[in-house]
Amino acid sequence: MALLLYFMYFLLYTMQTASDIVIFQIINNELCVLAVQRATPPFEGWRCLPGGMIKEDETALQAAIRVLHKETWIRNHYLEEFGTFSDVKRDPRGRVISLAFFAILTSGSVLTPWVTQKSVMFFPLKQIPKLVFDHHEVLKIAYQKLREKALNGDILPYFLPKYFTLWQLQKVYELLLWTKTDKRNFRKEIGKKYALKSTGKKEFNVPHRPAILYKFS
Amino acid sequence: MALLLYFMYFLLYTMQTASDIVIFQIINNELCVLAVQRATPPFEGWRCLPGGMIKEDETALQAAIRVLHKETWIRNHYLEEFGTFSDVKRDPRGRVISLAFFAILTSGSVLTPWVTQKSVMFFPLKQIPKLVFDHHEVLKIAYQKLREKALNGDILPYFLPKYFTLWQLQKVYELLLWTKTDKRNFRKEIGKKYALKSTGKKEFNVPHRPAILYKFS
DNA sequence: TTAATAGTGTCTGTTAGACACTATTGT
DNA sequence: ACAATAGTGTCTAACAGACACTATTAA
Repeated sequence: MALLLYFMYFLLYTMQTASDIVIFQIINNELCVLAVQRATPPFEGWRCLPGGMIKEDETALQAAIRVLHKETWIRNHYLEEFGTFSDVKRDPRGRVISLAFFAILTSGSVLTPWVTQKSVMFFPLKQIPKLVFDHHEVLKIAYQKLREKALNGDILPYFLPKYFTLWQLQKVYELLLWTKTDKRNFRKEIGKKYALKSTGKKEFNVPHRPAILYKFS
Repeated sequence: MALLLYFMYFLLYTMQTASDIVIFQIINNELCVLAVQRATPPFEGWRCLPGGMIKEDETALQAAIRVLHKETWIRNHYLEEFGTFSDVKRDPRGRVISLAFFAILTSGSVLTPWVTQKSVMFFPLKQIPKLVFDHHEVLKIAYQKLREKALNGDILPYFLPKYFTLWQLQKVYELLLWTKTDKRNFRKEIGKKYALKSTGKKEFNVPHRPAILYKFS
């Protein structure tokens, strides 16, 4: 009996660690975030960020990759850990510490059929529904980190397809940082920070002078 | 019996989460790190960074504060999380994910009597003994973060007592970044970044013109 | 008075940021 | 030709970084 109680104690109080992911994508010139609808208790039917418990045989990063792949079918995203959340009461099931990642999807990525269905959907950052657990806090900090990274210019190309114009790159920068930038100055700056390679190719089917396509190396 | 096995399974495979701390202090103009000697298996007798499992009722930060206080008797250090370590085999006891913090101690802090004894000792960064687990990796990344922070100037005053001279501050900067800096330029820079307040007081018992003592606000 | 370190200003080359016109394509 | 966007250089004000002398204290 004592053993059973001890077992129950372990069952109830086992500490678990989860990877949660804030998945960003620019859709229709708006920064969006993926939120899923919970299918099981607790908070059944409510929305939260995608995530999952870390398994015995995987690192936090591997768990994040697994969750990301499950929700989107895409591999090889930009994926980076940005913080941990360890409040004692953040999960009603018991003690769950969360390692939080943010991911960036290329605009126009072809995703699983169930993304854009109600249960797995991108929401513009300004129209996020109520999220359960402490996921509003997680999202807030993810967004801060994203903007910091965008300032350096580090992550901009990850929002864009393999070939992109400098103008597209600038628009991503402006969207993330809520700012307007001079075209010539922007190009001087990124010329220092990146090794962008001109592919020689051009846009086509545009009703104006086509821009040169660049790629990131 | 099946229950017992299941219990054993839980015991063996329970995932635990620990807070490990890299405690920096400048001693005799050298950047030093605290390493403790393990008193229990595994790796009994070997050295590692101080750390401890996170308890049911505390956050990662609270666990870090607890460990830090246990080792040094000091509270209210600078303490910041800088990364997580989740390799599957990083701890032979089982699955332990570690949340890593770095702490900064004021030069000349009065510490527990057992610091400087063999079992709990500061080591110059260049003369660290072999550390078990993956603690060399943890230390390496902590040091990188420390240097990043020092570049901004954010953390310099935490290495110094409450009242300090600008020259001391500069020496901390140079020590952390392996660099020599012009005195006048350094003072111009920190004048922008910090609100340092002159206390009006001066050094005493120095065989030269005494410097003004500043404090950090 | 000497030894030792504190404290302070200027000059220059580089950089960030404002700013406007010509080039190339589709229709 | 016209509509629409691509692409490109200069000027200026601010800043970072090199540099050397006078001031103040203890002995």
